[in-house]
Amino acid sequence: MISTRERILDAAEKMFADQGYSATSVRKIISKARVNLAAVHYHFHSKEELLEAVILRRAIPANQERLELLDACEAAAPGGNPGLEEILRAFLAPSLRVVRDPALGGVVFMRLIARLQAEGDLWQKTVGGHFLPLLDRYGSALRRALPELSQEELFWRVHFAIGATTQALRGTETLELFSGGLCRPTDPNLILDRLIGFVSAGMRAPVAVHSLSGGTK
Amino acid sequence: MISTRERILDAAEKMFADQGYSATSVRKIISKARVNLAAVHYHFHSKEELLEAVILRRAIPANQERLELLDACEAAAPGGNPGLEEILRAFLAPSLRVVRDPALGGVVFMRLIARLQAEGDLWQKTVGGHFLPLLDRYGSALRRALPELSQEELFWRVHFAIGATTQALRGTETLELFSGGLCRPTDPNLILDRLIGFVSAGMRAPVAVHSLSGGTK
DNA sequence: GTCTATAACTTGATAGAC
DNA sequence: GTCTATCAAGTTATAGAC
Repeated sequence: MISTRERILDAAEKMFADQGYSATSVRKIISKARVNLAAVHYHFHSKEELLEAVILRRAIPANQERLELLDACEAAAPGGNPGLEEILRAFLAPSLRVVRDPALGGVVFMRLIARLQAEGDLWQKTVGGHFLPLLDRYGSALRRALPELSQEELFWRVHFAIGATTQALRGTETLELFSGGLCRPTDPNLILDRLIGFVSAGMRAPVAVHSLSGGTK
Repeated sequence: MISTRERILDAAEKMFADQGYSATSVRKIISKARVNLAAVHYHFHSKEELLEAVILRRAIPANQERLELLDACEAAAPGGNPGLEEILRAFLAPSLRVVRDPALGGVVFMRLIARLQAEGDLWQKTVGGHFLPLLDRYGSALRRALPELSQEELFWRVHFAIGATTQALRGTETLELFSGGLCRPTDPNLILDRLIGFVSAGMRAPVAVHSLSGGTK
């Protein structure tokens, strides 16, 4: 039998992902989790801390693994400089495991992350900080893999890449809809391959020479 | 003096963008707009219809312009087949105008769009349908610009591109934060140039040969 | 650790005077 | 078209029994 605490986390994760944080009341959560209202406040003190717990349960081990995978692939690479695709794969492999395994949250968790990321404020309050150390390590690996890019240019491309990744991992309902059912949720491995193809090409794009006075048509 | 109706729309747009739809109560909106509570229900019937009105006010003219720009660039292109960058630019030019002009909603409106897009359910209920006709026209233009891609592959790449675009137009707070202030909100034209560079390279990426049994590392 | 009961407040929406 | 007054329901959170 799963503990009360876990049942609350599971229900909250699903409902925050499906309906958003503020649209999900603690009462809806407890009714789904079949627990008592006071149990939530006993275990998590407040709704906001509950959200934080929901995310950290998954994000802490995944980020730990991301660091280890980067270490491993730097150790294996010639000169300690792995290629762009390898770096992207090290970062995304834990996400892929999460998506594949419902016990790790599955797509539900990725949808929640996507949602929070779009909200900005909540993201920073809850988990933003837990991703900053990652950024350091991965940032410097990327700089060595793409030495022709200025620091600024690199940041912009990482920014775009985060957008594409979020979209890819969020789930495919929108895509299924607008592709008329042609694109269906196939093997997540395949999605990852496509994503890495897209992102690595984008990050290697020739540096644009920007017109001095703004777009000349 | 701006009409009551417009004042409500302006306040609602800003607050929905900043705090999300369900975290924004009608009462917070009326206090910002300095109007009466009943005025909202008089003009818009319900909170949900208010959201719809907020979006359609901007989206209808912008989408109209997107169609006209595509017509124009197809008429000008040799064989009626404009290149990838031209198509992307036609689609994004109206977004750029919105971002540049606070009177058209500015970044605020784009932030709202990004948020709704991440929410999925609300998106489809409110505006999803208004983008479908666009998809048809732009989809076929893209197919002609990238004939080497299968229909399915193309849809996936459009999906990723939407993610990158959403991220780019949402505003640069996150980017500023994690770049340590190096990337600041410069000329939106420049952002657009970078985005188009990234996305067009991603869409032209070589088609990956996927391993038959899943990732072989 | 789990429960009931309840406090204290906010929510979207409407009726009806002007 | 604009207002006040009010409804019925739902909100987070806590006190205190077991």
